[in-house]
Amino acid sequence: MPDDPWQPPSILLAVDLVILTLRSSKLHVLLIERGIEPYEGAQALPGGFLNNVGEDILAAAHRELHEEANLDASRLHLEQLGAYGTPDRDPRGRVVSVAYLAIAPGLPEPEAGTDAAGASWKTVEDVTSGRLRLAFDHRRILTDGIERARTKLEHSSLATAFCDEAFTIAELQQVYEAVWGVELDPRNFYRKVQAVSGFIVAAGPDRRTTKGRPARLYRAGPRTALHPPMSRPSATTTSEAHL
Amino acid sequence: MPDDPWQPPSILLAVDLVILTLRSSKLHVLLIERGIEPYEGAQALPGGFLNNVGEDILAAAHRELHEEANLDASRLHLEQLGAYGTPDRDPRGRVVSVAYLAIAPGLPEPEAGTDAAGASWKTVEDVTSGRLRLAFDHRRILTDGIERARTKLEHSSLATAFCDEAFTIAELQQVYEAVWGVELDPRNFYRKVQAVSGFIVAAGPDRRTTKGRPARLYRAGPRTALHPPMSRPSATTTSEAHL
DNA sequence: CGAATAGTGTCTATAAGACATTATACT
DNA sequence: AGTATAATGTCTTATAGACACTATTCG
Repeated sequence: MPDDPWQPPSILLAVDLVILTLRSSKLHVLLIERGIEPYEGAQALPGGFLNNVGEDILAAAHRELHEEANLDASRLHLEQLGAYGTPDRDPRGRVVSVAYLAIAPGLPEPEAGTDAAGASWKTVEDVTSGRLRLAFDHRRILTDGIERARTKLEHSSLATAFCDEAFTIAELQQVYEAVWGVELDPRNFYRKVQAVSGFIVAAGPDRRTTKGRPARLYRAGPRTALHPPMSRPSATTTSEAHL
Repeated sequence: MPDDPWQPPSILLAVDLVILTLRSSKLHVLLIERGIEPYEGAQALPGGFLNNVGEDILAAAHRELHEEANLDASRLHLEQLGAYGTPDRDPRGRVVSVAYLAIAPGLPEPEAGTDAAGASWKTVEDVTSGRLRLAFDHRRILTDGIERARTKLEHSSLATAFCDEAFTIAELQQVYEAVWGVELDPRNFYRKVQAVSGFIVAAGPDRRTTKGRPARLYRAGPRTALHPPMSRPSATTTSEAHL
């Protein structure tokens, strides 16, 4: 622990946010267009420096979430991804950034913040495919955030954070399919979800109108850790060829 | 991202290390006795401030690992746990600490470093039971580290990092039992481990001498992610009573 | 009715856990 | 021999995935 008497040169501390949401069944991330150097004009994750020396990091993340995306804490998941502090990651000097993962249900178009030229939802696929380049090490941070979201979907009730308060099982399935990037069997999914006690609970005798038979509505249940976990098909199911 | 023109007051950056090892089939953590204020005389995780403004965080973790525990990078697992930055966590001022989890095979007694009054292996149980109190928020960091190690044992080949280069299946089982805090059936464990391709590979026709029948020796295989995962018995196996 | 979506049932391969049995060393 | 530990086999139950079927709305 911190014992050395000498004081190191100042290191700047910032937060970066990976804000994921679902729009028309596709996974999107909130990106801002940088209005100032460095990387002016490039796409980047929302974030910023700590307000003052006494501000809590998580509080700063919440503040940025509000400032840059106008999102409140209700019906929202916020979790630390980790610290990113490679010495050369920011040309302005030594900046260590603590990244947070935020999950939200479908949201409207965002408005650009103060020193941002624009703010918009981009499909995650745009970034991972390389069509869209991000400033700093934000591509790496985003990748880590997506991977975290994927594994959390297996072991926690995080998926419900993508949905509105009341949702159908089919909607919940779309969350899993979008984040995992796979197709699931609706019937097995139905069975599986209901087998996990406390994951979802029926929301009154309500139903919803569309084309076919009305679907039952559910809400997020009290359980946050899923037992048994939702198993991800790709490379997570059975053992591989023995070599 | 960092855009604001003003420079915040200096925040100190440190690293803390959760160094876990196995000694006589019990999980131990390396603790130092603090030689200076604050928390003088109390037990704490090893760690320290970054050397200079240009030092990489992971490099600092490696440096501390060498300085405080005389451990090299070979046969060692090092992984970031996260950033701990509550404003009041250090009475000296604003200190943000990036914690790392280090896993090592059985090691001899450590020697005290420069500004430490002592260094020793303590059983994890001593801390979790409350018999031993840690400085700062180190109890929380340790708890997070243990939990991380537990889940990583399920999904990765981390357990082999607790063993020497060559090990028997029984030894590997002891790792799981110690970290998870459960008892496992040797026969089922044997089957399970061998079913995961690439987890362990036979290490020559070697054998080892003790009392009974000699055991085959294995080394860590090329596979780092385990498919299927090693299932943890407690509360992770089957579904629960349906409310 | 027919189309469309929701929900239930059944079968099979595979994995997990309990536990018996055989194998190979030592004294 | 006897003891101790290693390795293998068998059986039962539960879970995962494929897929057929019934149910309920609308036009």
